[in-house]
Amino acid sequence: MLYSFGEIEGKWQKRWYASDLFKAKDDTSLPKYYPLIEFPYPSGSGLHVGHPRAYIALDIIARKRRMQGFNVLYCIGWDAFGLPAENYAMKNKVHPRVVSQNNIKRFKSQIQRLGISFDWSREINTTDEKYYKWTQWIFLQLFKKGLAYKAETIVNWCTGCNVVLANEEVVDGKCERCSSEVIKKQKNQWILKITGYAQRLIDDLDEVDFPSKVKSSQINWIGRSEGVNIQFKITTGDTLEVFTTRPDTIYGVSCMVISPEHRFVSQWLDLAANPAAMRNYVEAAAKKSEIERTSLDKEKTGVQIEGIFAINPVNQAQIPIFISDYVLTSFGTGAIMAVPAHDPRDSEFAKKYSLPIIEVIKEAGPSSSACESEKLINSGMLDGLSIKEAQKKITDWLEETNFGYKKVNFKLRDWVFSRQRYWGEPIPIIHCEKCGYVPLDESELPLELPEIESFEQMEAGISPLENLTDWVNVKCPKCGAAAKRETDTMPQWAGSSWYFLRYCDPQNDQELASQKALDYWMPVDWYNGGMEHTTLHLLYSRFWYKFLFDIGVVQTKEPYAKRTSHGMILGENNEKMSKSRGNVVNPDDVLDKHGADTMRLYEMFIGDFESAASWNTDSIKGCARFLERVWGLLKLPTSDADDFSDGLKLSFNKTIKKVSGEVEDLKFNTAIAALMSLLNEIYVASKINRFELKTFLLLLCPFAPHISEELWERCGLKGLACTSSWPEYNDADCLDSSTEIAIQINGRIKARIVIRTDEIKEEVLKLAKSEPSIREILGNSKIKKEVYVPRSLVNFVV
RNA sequence: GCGGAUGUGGCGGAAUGGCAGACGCGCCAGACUUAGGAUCUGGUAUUUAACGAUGUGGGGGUUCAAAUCCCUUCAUCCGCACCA
Repeated sequence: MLYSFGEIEGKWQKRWYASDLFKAKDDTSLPKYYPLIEFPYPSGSGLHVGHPRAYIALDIIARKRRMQGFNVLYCIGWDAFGLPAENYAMKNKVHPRVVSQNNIKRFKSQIQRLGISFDWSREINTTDEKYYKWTQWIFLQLFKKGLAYKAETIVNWCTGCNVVLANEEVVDGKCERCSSEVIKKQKNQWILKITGYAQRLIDDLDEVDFPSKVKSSQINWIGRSEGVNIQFKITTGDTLEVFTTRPDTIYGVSCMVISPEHRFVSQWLDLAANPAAMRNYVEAAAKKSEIERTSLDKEKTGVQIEGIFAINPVNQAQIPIFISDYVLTSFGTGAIMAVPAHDPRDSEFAKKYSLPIIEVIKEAGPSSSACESEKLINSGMLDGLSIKEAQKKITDWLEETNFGYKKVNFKLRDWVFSRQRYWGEPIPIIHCEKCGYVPLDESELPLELPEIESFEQMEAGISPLENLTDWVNVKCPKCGAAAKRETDTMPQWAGSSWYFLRYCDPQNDQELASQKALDYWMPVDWYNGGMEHTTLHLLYSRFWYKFLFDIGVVQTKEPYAKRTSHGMILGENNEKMSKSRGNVVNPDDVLDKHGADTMRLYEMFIGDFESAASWNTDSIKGCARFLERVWGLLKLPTSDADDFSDGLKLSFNKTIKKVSGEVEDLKFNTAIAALMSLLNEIYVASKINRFELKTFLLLLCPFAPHISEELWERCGLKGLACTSSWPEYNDADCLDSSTEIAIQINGRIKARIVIRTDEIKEEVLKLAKSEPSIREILGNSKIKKEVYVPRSLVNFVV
């Protein structure tokens, strides 16, 4: 008897989605649980077998929580703005809305075939104006608080997408999405002041349960460094400020280096002896790409600003000044004091330009361990001090003499937020010559994305919206004069920065969600998503959430109490699945051939949830066979009972305990293994009572809900499996009355005996010694030590 | 360079100081079969005729006891990277 999964799965899915079974209730008196998966971008290629890994995992949690009596909010939506749909639209002359609607339809049917228990009544879509009304509203609040500003800065420019990119979107000097080369460009852009939250984004990580890798990546990305800003007087009368974490090395300074974009470069052109050389160098640096400029193996280049010098405040030494692109404009003050003796980069530079190398720290001998033994030398007032002491003394001195002050710097840059594209949320700002940037009145939200003929940029880097003169030309809301709308749109990360708040109250047209709903549901209890979002979506959404906390919209500091990450599913050849590699597995094929329950089990059984795993078509069979054998339970002789039989009581208790615990630790693979073992034992017993059958189906239900529900019904059990209570176990019943232990001599196993589980130590040792083979080996050698690990082993040391 | 991992049978992987290889795939043998890419039963780390010995990347250490803890080394992967 083969079970026909096709019919069964279709039948239950229809019933589930037609009912309120998985709908979250607005009853705030119930204990709540909010699991969250990253909502997908509905791409044209349909669902990938990687998507369901996360959906199934949290579906298991969601289903188990419902069985445990929680009010569960488990939702999905569509992150549907973005470039792929727009590019497809340009090529095929279809509106991106139509493109993404079709993709969503396909994604939805594929996901529903998996029997995931999403609350579809709360489905959201970032491109829906009722949704992006609130994305725009949040932007306006940021603007009003001065956290959204427009500024002419040097930005990352993707030469492929013709669009600016946030720092987080540049990977190895290339565009995160299309891998085209990224260059630096001076541009006027909307920017969000995420740097204002840098310290809190680090500090509040202490409050959340995230993988240490995620925490350290974010901390590393934010890149806090503590140091001192030091002011050097310049022979021109200017003051050059540098940032350093090593003020103690100030006597070792042999030159100053400023970045090619430093404001003093142009200021000093007329004063320097070599303006032509300076100009050449700066122009050459500007032409370099991001990769060229940051490449580490490249030789350092630079040019001296002749005739202008800096004065070292501690010893009045006259120091030459250089321009070099190894100094970054965007970090610190864009200028450094170079200490070649104690910084490898400065050392490389000094060697090339034959600058003095002044050692100011006596290197510790090879025998001494820490820098504790290192002492300052050649350093005037700092001589003989340790590095720590010297840092304190020089910092105090600099502050007293007004030559410097303590400073904390971050690597994190502000978030460049505008994109020169059509398919995104319009930025609700009007530019008036007289009044500057004027926000749209909130009553006019949503500012709808207008219909448009062509999605092509008329000119590289200019939004297609620029062509819609009727839409662009408006009256200034403040003074009534002629003004223009902002034509750039928001980046894809905007809509995804707050979507989990909307699930709490998705139909609300008065607020982004009601206070009551937010207070009840937030924070998200368990958020699972990809590592690739660690310094993008995960960081951005924490920033927005903190801002919403500050303006009183939400009541907790952090949006996600717990974060986990699933590993990627690779192709059979161990490589990332991609069309070009020809190793893509289509979930539809798997579903057609094996059904949803088998696919669900297989994706959870494939290996450690947090590690990458390669797809293996042969291994799916194991899960399919398991379900066939589950189906075969119908054939076993069944007796009425309201408790476990003596023969299976132990196994059932142990399995309930194991499955209950392991699911919480993301150990789905071993939880399923435990269910397989239990089934094997049931077959060895070759009978099952109704209570056992019921318990087995309840344990299986979150993993393979369709077959569990079908068998539940066929066995005449009451109600539905998925609305019944999660089974309980008794700790005392997880121990057998007798157990086999190993007997070791000097750590090597020599025999095994069966003892009563509650046997006292002395008796066990006596039994072990009297075991014939042990008695023989021991002979009359003297036992030095006897170790007994309860219910496990005995070790005699002779 | 900095940070984070990982390394166990033919394969995916179990075991967080206490009997290495659970569970599954594959493979081998048998049963049932006209048939088997179905199902069932048994077996399956290496070495040895056997008793036994060896075995968790390599080396060292702690311990009665180490895949697990410490030191060292090699290899692979991931993130960040001229951040002063």
